[in-house]
Amino acid sequence: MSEIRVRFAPSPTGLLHIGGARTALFNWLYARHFGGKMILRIEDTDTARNTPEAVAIIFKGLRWLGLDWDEGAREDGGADGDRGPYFQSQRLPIYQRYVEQLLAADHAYREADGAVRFRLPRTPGVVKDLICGEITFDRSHEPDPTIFRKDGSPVFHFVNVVDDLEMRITHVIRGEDHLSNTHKHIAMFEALGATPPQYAHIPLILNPGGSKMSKRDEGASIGEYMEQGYLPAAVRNYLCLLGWSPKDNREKISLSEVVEKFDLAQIHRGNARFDLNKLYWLNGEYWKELTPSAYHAYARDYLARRGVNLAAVDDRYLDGALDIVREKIKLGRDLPDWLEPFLDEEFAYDEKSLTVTLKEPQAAARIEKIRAAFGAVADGEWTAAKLEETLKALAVADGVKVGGYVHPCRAGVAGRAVGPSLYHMLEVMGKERVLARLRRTLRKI
RNA sequence: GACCCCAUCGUCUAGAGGCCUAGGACACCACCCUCUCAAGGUGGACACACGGGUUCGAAUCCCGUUGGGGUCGCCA
Repeated sequence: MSEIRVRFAPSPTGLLHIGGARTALFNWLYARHFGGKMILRIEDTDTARNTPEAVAIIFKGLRWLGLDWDEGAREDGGADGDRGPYFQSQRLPIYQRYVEQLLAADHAYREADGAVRFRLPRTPGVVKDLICGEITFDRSHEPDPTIFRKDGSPVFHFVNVVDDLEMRITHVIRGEDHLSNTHKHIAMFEALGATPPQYAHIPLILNPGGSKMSKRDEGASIGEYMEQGYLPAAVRNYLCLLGWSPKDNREKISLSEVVEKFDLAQIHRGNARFDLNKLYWLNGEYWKELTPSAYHAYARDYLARRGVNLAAVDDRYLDGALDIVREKIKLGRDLPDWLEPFLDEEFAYDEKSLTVTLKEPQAAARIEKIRAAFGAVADGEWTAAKLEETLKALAVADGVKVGGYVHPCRAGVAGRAVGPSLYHMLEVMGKERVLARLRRTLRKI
């Protein structure tokens, strides 16, 4: 058997659609599993919405997901491989050559206005699909598809076939929305005297409402996940689970393992509905597993992208803050808010601190005691354990639960009712900063 | 409307005739842990769309109904 060649052929629409991303992923997995070639072709024939920015978004999304390709379009507009060009906008002469071939063989005919139609055979159209099985279409009443418009531009169905033929694609793995048209594609291959590729139609990703995901739907764009601070490994893992399963009750599975186990035969037949909850959870699983240095690097990069100025922040202080905040959140999106109390000495007080905790009659007295007790802690002993001991001793002396001291302390030092472990937060902030903040709060009350 | 595909908990799925009084995960609920919020732990509720067959036996096979999705463009 000859080499397996699969392709991902997106059109630049301004976003990398989640369904497209999964199609890319499944093609990639198939190629990697069988040692075949992955080809990227940009279907940029719709000049209206085809812009350099829109093309760049596709490259960016694929790179982010870690999907590489062996042949095809390059970011710089060039190409790797010798079956190009890989941008359809550069292939018009090829399409013209092929349409002439069809015309000459009477497999196509020209309308009065100049448009060209493919003469669809009236015999039953048989599609042998690797996922859906053998399907027969009755096309005795199907209209002949237009393959060239009257303005001289070629139509999708035709260019798709010509490109797959020219690029020697052996397996076409695409969304099920193309299934009903596949018999036409096969007929075109045959009219061109070529053997059609093997087709595999994967189920669609539906929005939570149950219809085809559109670009308007929340979560439809890979770009959203980048912005929200999802981890590419988690998104990739989630996408694998939509329509495919390792069959052993595991949810978290490494890419290399998926490559090893992947096959088209086990792809689920029904459409999958998109569920953000599971992705969110999965992201948390990957979030926990980041190595400290990978996490620090990721967080810095994310914060920078979100416009958080870290220039004045001490590196070790930031790392410490990042470390204790990490276990509280699941993705980058929550980083700026959780970090804010660490970074801003002029931090604001939240609703609960303002109206409840700091309003309680004993608040000032307790914070004063905390300040005094903390002030007495030796610099070398400023650890979470020591601070916990100190605060608890205060509570015991007062005959109150430790919460009676924890809450005002948290409000006094961070202005928030909710935050990371108080003792660890105090340790990271350091004695000097904590005392200064407590003094500031005292002045506020 | 015609044609095509699909049908297991709310969601993603395991299940290829007996192992299923249907398993896992997310979400949900309760309890535990606890300085808040999470995380974690324990437990719980929740599904084979319906009707006919076939078979000793059906979630699994067949037919029908219903439901959902897709395609029928000189969009891609």
